[in-house]
Amino acid sequence: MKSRDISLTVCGYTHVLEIIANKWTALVIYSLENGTIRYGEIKGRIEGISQKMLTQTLRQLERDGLISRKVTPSVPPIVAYTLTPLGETLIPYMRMLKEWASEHYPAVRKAREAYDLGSSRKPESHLIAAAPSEWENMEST
Amino acid sequence: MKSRDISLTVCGYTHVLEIIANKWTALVIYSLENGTIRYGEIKGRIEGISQKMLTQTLRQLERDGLISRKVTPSVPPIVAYTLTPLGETLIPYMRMLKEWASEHYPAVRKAREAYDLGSSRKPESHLIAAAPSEWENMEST
DNA sequence: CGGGATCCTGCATGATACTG
DNA sequence: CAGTATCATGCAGGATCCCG
Repeated sequence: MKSRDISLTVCGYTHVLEIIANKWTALVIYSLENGTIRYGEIKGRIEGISQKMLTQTLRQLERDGLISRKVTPSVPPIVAYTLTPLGETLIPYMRMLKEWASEHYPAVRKAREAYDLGSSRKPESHLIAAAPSEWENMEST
Repeated sequence: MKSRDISLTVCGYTHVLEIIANKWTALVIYSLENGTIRYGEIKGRIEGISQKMLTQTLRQLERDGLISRKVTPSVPPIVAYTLTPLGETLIPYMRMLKEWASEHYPAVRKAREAYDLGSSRKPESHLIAAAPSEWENMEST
């Protein structure tokens, strides 16, 4: 079977990516890992997230049945989020991804550096001294 | 309770997502799963991918050290791609994600339908005074 | 506190044309 | 065949204001 057999269009990966491939989802799930937590608490834990993005991510996760939202209608509203059993099934898989990263990401980073060195040759011999190639913003930690 | 928090900014998931979270990467890796394969063959297998996106994805994967590119300089050029050992380490993890999807994605889909149905009801507000209105008097952070 | 509603911007994706 | 280069665009993501 070699001709066009594979429906590589939607083969499972796509579904998972559909759920966790955006910027904050994994972080939010991770913050819920230890149990119920309030909105503000999540926001405090995830550095750099905006309320819009947090709310949007939470909504999406709630829609996907991965987290549950509990509102206590007091004067300062209390909204707490919890992983559903379905959401908890995701945790081990995310852990595995994390393990892969801690194990192999250094190699990836080295490969990138090596690649970038090898590709820094220009076909034109005129090269202006301005090289604004800010590849990516790196992070510490 | 371990209130160890933040630094959720870059906690491993981010690195993995950085690698495989784009639209075609997983599909391309999957197409290389069985061994060396040529450019046109990949393009033929992945439905809907454009040359630009395929090339871009291949370049990125090559840069990350996940695939290797071998050029045979003949009159019609022959370019073949192969998973590197590093790239192959990714396969089991992607398989697991696929398994999660085949196992739980139906539940996600059902949850979505339920959510979309329930989102058209009106919440009633029973306000109970549970805290002073000193919102500025927070001590949480 | 926990959002909703807007506006804006950059990047990812895509369509098309040209090349060796 | 296997790209490169250019242009167009849609949507994720971010900033800001407002509200119960």
